[in-house]
Amino acid sequence: MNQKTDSPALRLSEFLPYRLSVLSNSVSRRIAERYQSEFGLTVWQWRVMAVLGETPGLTATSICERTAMDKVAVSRAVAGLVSAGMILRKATQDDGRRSELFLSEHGHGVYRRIVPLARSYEAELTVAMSEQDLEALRRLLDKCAAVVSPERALW
Amino acid sequence: MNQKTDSPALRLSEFLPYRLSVLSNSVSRRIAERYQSEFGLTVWQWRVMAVLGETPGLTATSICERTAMDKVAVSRAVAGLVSAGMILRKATQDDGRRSELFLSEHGHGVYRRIVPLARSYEAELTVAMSEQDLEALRRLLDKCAAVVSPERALW
DNA sequence: CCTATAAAGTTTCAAATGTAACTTGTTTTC
DNA sequence: GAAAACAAGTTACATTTGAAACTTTATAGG
Repeated sequence: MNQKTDSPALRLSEFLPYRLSVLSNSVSRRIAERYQSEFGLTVWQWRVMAVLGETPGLTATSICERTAMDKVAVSRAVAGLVSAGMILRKATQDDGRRSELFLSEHGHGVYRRIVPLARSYEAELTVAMSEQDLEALRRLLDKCAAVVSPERALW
Repeated sequence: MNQKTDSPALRLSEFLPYRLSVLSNSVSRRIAERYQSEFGLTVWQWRVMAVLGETPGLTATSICERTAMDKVAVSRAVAGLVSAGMILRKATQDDGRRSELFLSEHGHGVYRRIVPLARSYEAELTVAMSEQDLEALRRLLDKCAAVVSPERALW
């Protein structure tokens, strides 16, 4: 009873966490190179700009929540963007610790140039998929995400 | 003609590369903690062990190819595993630069304990999916991977 | 053969990242 | 209405990572 029989060897190349990691890293690296060379932005800086483009006036903390970045990463990205003149800080009325963040004129211009680039990269990535496939992929990733970070289930 | 009309704001939370990155990072982090605390292994060390469990006798370079790790990362992981007594180097006959790598007795014991853990983690991650869903997810990830790293298309 | 070139693997050094501690300001509680 | 606890954001430090240089061995060209 209860004799240990070896499980068959694990096929790493079939293992989902491994596949996700390899794919995500290649994708991120490619995008990072592009943003860096064309706009001088890191991926984290771009994420901050992306959420500010969607929702102007967020504070650093709300950027953390929206982007799944930690507060140190946000702080650094924001500092870089401010000194590059891409975003502006506006002290909040009621709370001296926070400030609301906005894309500057220049930042907004860059944002408008990146958005189509990002979309076209996504399109390229999914070029072999039908519209249904893409929907299915989003749904399946959601299911995984719900397990790993249930607090973000609202997405 | 050719008037620039702004594209609608990008919804970061729908953007595939972003979703992949966030998901993959949470998954990797969770797994890393587990491997570290229970076995004292980094994710890269585990990857090396995983491929050696599948295919004993690989050289460092062939491990690079199989795991999508770069040679510095492999070198470091192997060094750590050797000094932890998990793997053994065996100089090749014909080429003094390479050595063939094998799980040691001890390493193999650890491997046998990790494999079921890894499988159960994958099962947990996909708990909300049917068998068809899981197949579909693998297929869709393959399609993305084919764009990003066509050289691995054989997977 | 002997030189030039290339490949396997390691080491070194700079940059990126994460953790913890810190600073400043706000809320709570007694 | 002070003291304690807490929250926002930054700084400092240790660790991780990646790129390039290096060492050793093998192969190719003449």
